[in-house]
Amino acid sequence: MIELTLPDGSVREVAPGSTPLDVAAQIGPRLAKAAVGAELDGAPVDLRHPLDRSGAFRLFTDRDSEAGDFIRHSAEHVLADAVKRLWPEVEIDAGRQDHSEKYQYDFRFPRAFTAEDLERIEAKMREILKEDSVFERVEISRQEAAELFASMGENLKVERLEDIPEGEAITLYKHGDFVDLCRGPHAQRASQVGAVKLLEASGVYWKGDESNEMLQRIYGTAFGSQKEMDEYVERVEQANARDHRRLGPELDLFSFDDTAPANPFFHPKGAVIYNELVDFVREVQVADGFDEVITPQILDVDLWHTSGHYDNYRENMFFTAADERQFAVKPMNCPTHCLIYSTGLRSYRDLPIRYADFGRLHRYERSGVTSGLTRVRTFCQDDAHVFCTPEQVESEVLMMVSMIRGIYDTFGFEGTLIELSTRPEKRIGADELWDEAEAALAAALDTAEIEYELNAGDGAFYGPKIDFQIEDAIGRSWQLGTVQLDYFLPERFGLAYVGDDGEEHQPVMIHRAMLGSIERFMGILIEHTAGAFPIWLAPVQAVVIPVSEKNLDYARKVHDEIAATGARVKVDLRNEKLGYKIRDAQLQKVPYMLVVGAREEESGQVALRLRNGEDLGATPVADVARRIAERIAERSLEL
RNA sequence: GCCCACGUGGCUCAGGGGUAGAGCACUUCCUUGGUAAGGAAGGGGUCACCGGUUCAAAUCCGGUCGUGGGCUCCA
Repeated sequence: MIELTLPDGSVREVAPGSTPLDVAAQIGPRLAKAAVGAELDGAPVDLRHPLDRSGAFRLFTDRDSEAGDFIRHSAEHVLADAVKRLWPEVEIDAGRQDHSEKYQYDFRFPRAFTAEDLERIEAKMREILKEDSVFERVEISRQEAAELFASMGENLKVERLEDIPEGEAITLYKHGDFVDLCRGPHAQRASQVGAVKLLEASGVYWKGDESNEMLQRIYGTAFGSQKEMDEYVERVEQANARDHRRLGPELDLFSFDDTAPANPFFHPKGAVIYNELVDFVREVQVADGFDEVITPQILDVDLWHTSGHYDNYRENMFFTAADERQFAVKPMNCPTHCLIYSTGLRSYRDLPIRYADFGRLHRYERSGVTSGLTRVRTFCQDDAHVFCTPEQVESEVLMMVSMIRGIYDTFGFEGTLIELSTRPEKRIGADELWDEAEAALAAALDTAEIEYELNAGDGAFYGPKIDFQIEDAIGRSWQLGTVQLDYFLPERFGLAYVGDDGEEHQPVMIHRAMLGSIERFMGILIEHTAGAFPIWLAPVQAVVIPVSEKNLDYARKVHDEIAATGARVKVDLRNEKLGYKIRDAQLQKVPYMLVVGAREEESGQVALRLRNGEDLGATPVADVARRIAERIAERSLEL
């Protein structure tokens, strides 16, 4: 017998080979009917998958959000079924759902799917759901599967089958007449897919390889109920309302022009934020012993041969020529920092040397991949390179990790995920060096008792790295900072220091970025805050709003008093009513609104209204000035 | 770069072979108003660009550029 521990702690014994559906039926017929899926020790299990071991067991019904993955996986098959019914000659490739409330399915189809096609397919899917077929699980031999799909003319499936490692069980899932090669898990019945919606279609490369033929992919989403679908639509709309590409121009932060694709123009207000971010990073890293350097933009191509960028990164670089010399616009700062390092004889006593650089970088990005501020062709990294001895790596890394976490805290990002990426297959350098480097990074994290996930094989070709991911206000994660060990560039540039033994040694280089790029970070921050920046970043921190023209002089006086603290304050002198100006300030997300009318003028006060709608009433001007100055100085998230 | 869609005044968008429309924004005037849009008048667009079809193109066709959603890649 195998023992299943249910969520309430009770243990249920069942015969090996029983399915979750059997277990549900044992508990009760209603549960058996409502069950959508199950999990064993946290791993999803199909209701019709025979159980072969004991463990923590849980059944999901349509009330559990975990049922969504089962439902979407089944919707994916229904999508493929619908397409096959409409176009029997189409070949199906495979579907996938990525736990993001979306699923997809790829087809070998002679043309692109149109919006009308999607409507037809969606309607057909609804018909299929009404048939309420069960999702049947069938184990089959590799040979039988190959023959089956070959006989059906599903050539892509036959190829997919060949990719499944020997020894792995081959399973099919059937509903009605539709059969697919699939490892599951699925919902119990079609009717459990309560709501489906197709989102978009696009061409994709077969198996993701650009040299392969292009297939047609359809994306959709599905939920157990229409209510969940409505909530999903609502969530998408809210996310769109935060889109920095919409908010940026609305708040007059930045724009783009066709003459410089993917190169942002920062308007005065955007430049304020940009510079505040740079100043913040500068302040933090100066305190930790980083020295800022300023290095050239355009350097001889020879340099990029030395660094290896010409061979490994040329596709992403801009080139130019002058005086019959070939130059490249820098895509990274590291080579210039190596050049500065090599201008003098370094002693172990000089190390670590920490160069920080806010230099402008240019990278050629293929036209289809750029996007708003998050993927641009010119940007500024909050970049730094540390040159140190191997013994110093751990403490340097530790310091960087702590700096980076402190910085994210300031913005109120929660759920920072740290990943340690280790040696990739394609790499340079001796394995002993990798052992040492990976151990140093892991040791640093362990010493500080920092939790991290291991991302084996995902390191840079020159060294392992620690990546930082944050989660924004609506749950999306973004990769920001990175700490990378590099034994490669020091060698290429012949960098050395004189050790205490009088011999020359090679320093280790550590690449570091905290915000990542200022541009991308600003984009993320706009979406995280929906444009309502913390006061220290707000382009206009306070606006003085006179009730009528009679109060203009007093408004100017208030302005001057607040401005004397260094705060960015404006007066709204326009010939409009109070409500109009309040609304305008709200839409511009100005943190503080200082309303001045006859009453305030008499008492030397302002009526203080906050961006969050809070009305703090009449307050002495000096108090307001002090409050604003304090919040700014603290980089407070509070208004 | 590849697949698809889109590109009309500063913004959001309507229109669609016969000589450009709305709302918001902007300007001026009236109004001096107490916490999310007071009123009136006015200015503003060679409909992304280039070429083709046509008596006639913003509208149809082709190309280019740009943007968006995917693929691939990535800070």
